[in-house]
This record gives sequence, C-alpha cells and structure tokens, in this order.
Amino acid sequence: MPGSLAHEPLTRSVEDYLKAIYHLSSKGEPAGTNDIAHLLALSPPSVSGMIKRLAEQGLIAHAPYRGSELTDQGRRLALRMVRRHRLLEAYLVEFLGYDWDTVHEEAERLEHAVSETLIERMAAALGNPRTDPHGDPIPMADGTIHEFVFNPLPDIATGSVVEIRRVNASEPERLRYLASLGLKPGTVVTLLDRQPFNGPISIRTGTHDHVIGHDLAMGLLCAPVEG
Amino acid sequence: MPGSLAHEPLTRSVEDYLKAIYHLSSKGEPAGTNDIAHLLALSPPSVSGMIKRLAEQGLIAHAPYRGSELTDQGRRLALRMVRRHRLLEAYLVEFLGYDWDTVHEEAERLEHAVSETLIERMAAALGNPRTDPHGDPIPMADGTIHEFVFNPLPDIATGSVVEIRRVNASEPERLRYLASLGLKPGTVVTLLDRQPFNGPISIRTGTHDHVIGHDLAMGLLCAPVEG
DNA sequence: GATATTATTTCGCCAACACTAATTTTGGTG
DNA sequence: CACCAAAATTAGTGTTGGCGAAATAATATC
Repeated sequence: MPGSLAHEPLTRSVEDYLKAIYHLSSKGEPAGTNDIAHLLALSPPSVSGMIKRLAEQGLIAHAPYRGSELTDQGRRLALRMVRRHRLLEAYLVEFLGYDWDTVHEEAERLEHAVSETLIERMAAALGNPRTDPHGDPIPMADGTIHEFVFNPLPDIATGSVVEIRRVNASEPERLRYLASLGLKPGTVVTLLDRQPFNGPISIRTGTHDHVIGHDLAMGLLCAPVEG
Repeated sequence: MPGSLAHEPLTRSVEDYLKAIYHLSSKGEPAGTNDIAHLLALSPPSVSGMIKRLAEQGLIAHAPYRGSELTDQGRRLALRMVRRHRLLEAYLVEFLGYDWDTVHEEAERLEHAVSETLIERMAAALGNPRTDPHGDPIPMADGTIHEFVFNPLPDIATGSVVEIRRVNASEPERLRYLASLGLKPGTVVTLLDRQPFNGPISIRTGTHDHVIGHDLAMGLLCAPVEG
C-alpha cells in the first residue's frame, strides 16, 4: 500500500536510511546507492534491497541506476529524525557534560528511542534553540527547516573579519582539534593570509594566531560579523 | 560458544528477556516460560525459542519444562538493565517533568539506547540516588543491589504509624490514583482500621483520611517511621 | 563504436525473532 | 494407575534486513 496514511512506527533501519538519503541529497543530486551504503557502513546490495522497500512504502522516489530522493512524506520523517538528533546533541552538551566531538554517537542511538514528548521537553529545557552545538540548524517541530548559507573560510577575502557560524567535521579528532584552537560557532576570526593551491590559511582569533589546512578550513562556515 | 568472554552487544530482545527473567525469578522460583511470555506480551513458543538461544549463550540456565534462571553473567547484565531503567526514571522525573505514572514507558525504550557514560552522568546529576521514584532500589554500577524488605500496608498492625517506602503498581491509572491521594514513597501514614477478608483499609496521612482497597494497599510497602 | 570501469541490481542465502498449529511433558485427580 | 489440563516444546512459516557472488546498466575511454 504505497503512501499509507497511518504511519506505523518506522524501524531503526528505515530511520537511518531516511536520514542518510536526506543528508546525501541535500545538495540537489539524488543519493546514489553506493554513497548510502558507504555512509551507513552497509553493502550496496543491502541498500538496494532496502531502497526497494522504501520506494514501495512511498518514502522515497527511486529511479533504477539513477538514485533516490525523499518524497514529501519521507522528507518529513527524515527531518523529524534530524530534529531529534540535533536537539539531543544540544541537550547532552548543555546538561550532561558532553563535548561536541563525543555527542554524535550518543545521539545517534538515542534518536531512535526518544518519544515526541521527551524531545519537546528537552527542546523546552534548552529554550527551543535554533542550532545544535555544531551550528547545524534544528528543524522546527512542524517540519520546516531554515538552512542558512554561510561561506567556507577559504572563500573569505583576506583581511575580512567573520564569525564562525557552523562547523562541518564528522571525525571526533577534527572536532577536538578545532575546539583546542577555540574554533567553534560564535568565534570571530580575522583572515590574515591564504596560500594558493588549497594551501594553508592563516587566521587570528581574539587571542591567538593559527595556521590551518585548507581541508579543515572548508568545514568552517562563516558569516560577516553582525554590527 | 557458551559463556564467551567478549560481550558483543545484546539485542533489545535479549535485554528484555533478561530483565523479565530477573524480575520473575526474584522470588526464588525459576521463571516459567508462560510467565515470561505473558510479561513480554509474546507467545510461549517465541519465548521457548529465545530461551534456547539465551541458554546457548550462557546467559540463563534452563531445565526443560522446569523453568529458567539467570546465570551470574545473565544476572549481571539484567541488573545493568534494571539500573538503567531506574536511573532513567529518576532522571526523567527530576529533570524533565515526567510523572511516576508516565515515566516507565519512556524509560523502557531509552534503557536500550543509553551508553554507560550517559547513565553514569545522569546518576551523577541526580546525586547517585539509591531508589527510583517508586522507591525501587537502583543497582550499583558494580552490579550489587540492596533489596530492603518492607511490609505491605495490609500486614501492618492497626494503630501503627509507618512510612511508605516503596510503591508497586504497574498500571499508570493506579499510580495516578495513589498520587492523587498523596500516597508515595516518603509519606507517613497511620493505620486506622483494617476490615477482615481482604477488606478495605482505613489510613490517615498528615492531612486526610482515606479508605483504600486491599489490592491497592498490598502495593504500598512500608517501614516503621525512623526516630 | 567497441570496450573497460564503475555503479547498481538480482540472486541465492543466512540469522534473529516473531507467529500458529500440533505435540510432548508434567502434575494432578478420580 | 489411567486420564486430563496446563505448561512447555517442536515443527513449520513469515518478515526484516543483513551478506557475497554474479549479472547488468551506465559511463568513460580509446
């Protein structure tokens, strides 16, 4: 029954797939089977099989050999998971002493177990934040999300002063390193110098000067400092 | 491989079975297959099958047609789940506005998803409590548990003054009713009267007099008031 | 345009866990 | 002691969701 109205509870697997497809197709392109498999650490045949089931349930649109995209219903459910994940991260950091490099793993498991009630209570306890500890936007309870567009640090003009608004880095080591340099959402940095050919980037924070690699700097999304 | 050392993560099902067997065999007798099935809302054959798997893994000792008991390893794991459950209940009540009648269901799902780290942080945030909101003892992190023995209210001598220390009631309605009468752990009550043949019991709390049925009163476990 | 590479899917297969129906064991009871 | 009911198990099935091997489609290359 494609697109059945009564949404029986999703399995953990289905929730993971929807979230993966959401993230992978966030840049316009449909999500490739291999990419999903890689992200979820599964084999491509497993993903192929699940894709078929998800398509039958009306959660994704799948064109064979072309990739998968979320349907409206699928995106609604994916965003619900993203909201849960990011609120959990915020809550764990705020109230239970987690660091932004360790919190992902915990949230990854909890997001499948929390009730709507619990999530909303956590949101309330946090004062309904708009972003999680990495600066990623938290979807609203009604399923809307406001994705702001920031510029990666390497795209900033030399000499400008910008505020880090969002930090993209999946590996905990990167996050720990960035934290050790004080590079997190809210930090104001001045771009001192940029070497060509994806070379290192020199920046100045309030207290220190740092040189960081292009790769790492690409994960630092910035906006002009507000007056 | 019975009793393998490296404890690969348990499935949700296994965790539920271990907890069920722990509770059912807490009164000395091995847990019957039917009782487990009833408690977990499963069919007896399903339980029979799982029992075989658990016995193979060395988590329970099973004598066919005789019942199941936890091995030391199984008990250790069951107590870990009980600790998680009760700490979660305590945390949700203390910090997230849950009532003791709604908290069980939420904890029931979360207990399978929380890490050791998270549980210990919650315990610390609570000040390492010894009991949960129902007065049930919380096993220590090292796997020990102190089960105090209290007397059900109907066993108390008329005229005595006792403190409710623990409340056994699974249905939320019962718990809500008891809460509405102020009958919860810590409440001091005077036993006014006891009707024979499991009849109603009259009690006085600090502010009110109440008459409650024998059945309900059996769930109120009491101890003499401390000097 | 033929072919090599890569992405994707199909084809069995397996393990965990649930179920119903049928069978066996156990523990009484007349 | 024979028989019956309750408890437990076995037999057979289904679903979910993994896997590797092999086939196939899309894409890139010469």
